[in-house]
Amino acid sequence: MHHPQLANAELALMELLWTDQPRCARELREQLYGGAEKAQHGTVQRLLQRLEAKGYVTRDREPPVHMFSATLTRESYASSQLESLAERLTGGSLAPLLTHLIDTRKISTEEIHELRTLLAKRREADA
Amino acid sequence: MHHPQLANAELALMELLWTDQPRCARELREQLYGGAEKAQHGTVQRLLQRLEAKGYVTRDREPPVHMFSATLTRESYASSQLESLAERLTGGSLAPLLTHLIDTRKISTEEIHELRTLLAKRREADA
DNA sequence: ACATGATACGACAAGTCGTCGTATAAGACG
DNA sequence: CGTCTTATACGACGACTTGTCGTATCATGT
Repeated sequence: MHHPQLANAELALMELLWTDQPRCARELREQLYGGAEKAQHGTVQRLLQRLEAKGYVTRDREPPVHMFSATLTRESYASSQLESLAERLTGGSLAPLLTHLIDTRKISTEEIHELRTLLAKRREADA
Repeated sequence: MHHPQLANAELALMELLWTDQPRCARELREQLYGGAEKAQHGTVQRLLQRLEAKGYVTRDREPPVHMFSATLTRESYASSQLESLAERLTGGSLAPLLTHLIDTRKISTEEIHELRTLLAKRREADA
């Protein structure tokens, strides 16, 4: 379960899928590049094909117009990115990543509250 | 202060600098590629040059053998990566990144403790 | 003056990304 | 069936990055 980073256009496509699951290529194209541009069909198709190859997307080949879905939720992608960041930079632990942000006050007090609540929930779950 | 991601060899060089600050190219080469390989001088030089161009490294040009230093600590690089991850994926907030990790129990209980302590410190500082 | 070792940097192969264009297939409809 | 339309498949390209090397240039010491 080693998910490489998504490039810009790829991420944009995933974002679309994350907001509305099974979708056909046409719909995606319309949202990604507005209007009735005619060229980008190929582009979207190519991107989807590569996302499929990388395992981020599956397509339902049954209907003549394929329906595409993401294989990960946005949350699990985000978490996996966070994990691999920690892996690369801090031997896998998260605390050092947050420490500096907290010390330099780049995290708002509201965020702090949220995080505290999160951790509290986990404590309950452990109990 | 927008720091793009470091590639493998570049990160490896930064790691070396982070463990021992001003260093000459020769020393870095020896640690990066063991032994007395002769070719890689140019490689290290090139990497350092590019890191300098990107603003991650400064060199002291005074002595004939330049001395290189990182312009960021590992901690601030790590944090900035975390920030930009949040930016890209969760509209800038951290909680969603952690939520999934916590729910799927990918964070050990020890980590949880560490994080809790971290947040507690910040509460004191705020008081 | 010459040898030694450092720096500067052009060049290259490999790889990725976004893009397009064309070829192929498949359905709708006369 | 023949033709249109719309989808999918995919080769190709230009731009860019990365790691690598080789060579040119420069400074120092003997």
